[in-house]
Amino acid sequence: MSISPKAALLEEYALVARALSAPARLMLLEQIAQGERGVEALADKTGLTIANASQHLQALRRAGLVASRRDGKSVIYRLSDARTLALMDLIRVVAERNLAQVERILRGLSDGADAPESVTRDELAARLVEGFVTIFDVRPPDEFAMSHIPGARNVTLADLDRIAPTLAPGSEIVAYCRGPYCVYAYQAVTALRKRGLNARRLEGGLPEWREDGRQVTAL
Amino acid sequence: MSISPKAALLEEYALVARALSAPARLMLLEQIAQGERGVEALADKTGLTIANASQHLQALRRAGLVASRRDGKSVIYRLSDARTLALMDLIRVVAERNLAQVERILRGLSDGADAPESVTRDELAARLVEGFVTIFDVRPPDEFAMSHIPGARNVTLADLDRIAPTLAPGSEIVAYCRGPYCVYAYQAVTALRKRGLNARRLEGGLPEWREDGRQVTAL
DNA sequence: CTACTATTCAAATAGTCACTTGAGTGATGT
DNA sequence: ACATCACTCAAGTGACTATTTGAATAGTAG
Repeated sequence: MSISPKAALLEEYALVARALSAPARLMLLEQIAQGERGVEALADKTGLTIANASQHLQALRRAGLVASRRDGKSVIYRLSDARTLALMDLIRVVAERNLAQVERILRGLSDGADAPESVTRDELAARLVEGFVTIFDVRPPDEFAMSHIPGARNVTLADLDRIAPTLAPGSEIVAYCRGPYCVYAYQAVTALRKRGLNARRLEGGLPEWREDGRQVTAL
Repeated sequence: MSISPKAALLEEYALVARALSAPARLMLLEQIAQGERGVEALADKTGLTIANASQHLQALRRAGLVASRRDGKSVIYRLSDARTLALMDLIRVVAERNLAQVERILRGLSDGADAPESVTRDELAARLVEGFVTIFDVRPPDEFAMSHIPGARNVTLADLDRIAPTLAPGSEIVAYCRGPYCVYAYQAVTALRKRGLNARRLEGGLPEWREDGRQVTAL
């Protein structure tokens, strides 16, 4: 080893951080966090070409953030462990805390209105037992089909206009989506609250819920 | 805003990760974690030129990982909050868990021998009260002078040969250094154990100890 | 005001990264 | 064996990053 162990270690740590330093790879991670998937599906979901997605996925694998296995013709990628999710989330927290730009974007998602506190997963689980809560899964139907919180109703943003009038005015609604970098749930909550409904966001998304060891259902 | 809020958010998160994606910046962060410092001191400690260090520091500030204030002629940088430290540490954990190369380097630091479990900060605090433990601060004297664990003795790696024979064979020694990316403490522990002494590493380093709200002393 | 110090900025360099294109590889079905 | 599918590799382009150099700026001391 020609360089010092210290420098070699820092190089490795930097490799992990570098893997997280491109939006394309963050999108891929968000998708993989929904559940393991092949390259083509991930490329579709993220809008990347297949070759490009493949190369990003290999970068993530080199950094130890995802793992892959071959299944017939396909190569299936998954998060290597829950720490990857924790790392994605901590980056989000640091960015939200320290970057004015992030706050501006989040405020924009809430249309200037103050977003209500989000609902913790513990709180939602308790409400679920009581039965006094409506859960909206704001992800695309195919992701909902793969796995969702039991009892959740799949409602995309486009559906909201149609569905909002059918909801009892006082009823409590909790919306969730993909996880660390979820944006849909903000928008859904904003739209629902504009109509006077009592809607809040779930803290985290499906991957975090599952990671807590809570139940999920497939269609 | 011409791009979607989602893309804008991911761009910001990627900015945070990118700030951590260069070894030079990780070194700077490690130094800043010891305590706030000016540009020249940080450049000295990391071996960077002043202009280069200044630019890296600005990248860290743009990412919200450090903050700065002017003090007379100097600009003093500090970690913006404890989450920065948590983020550095989580990256280390992920790398240690998932990258074979990191394990190889750490094994090399222990000279092939299995490193003993590290001592938690709680455990060390308890031992300190009992008084049955010798603490070695393995950092350079100037960093020791700025701040250290009360009762610790400043022993650099070069001092070990001289000091080891003066230690009672059964006595328990705990070594610590800079923090998330500490390497000295591994080397010190290895050297001491080769001489049959009962040495272990402290989990984390001085910044983590201080962050726990425990006492530190200056010279 | 002038000299001096600590830091930042600007411009130029070499190096690395992201994305595309087209060819190559491994597994499956005929 | 052959074709096909899902993915990976290799090479090329344009954009960004790290580092150095020298000039510019903010604050202090005389």
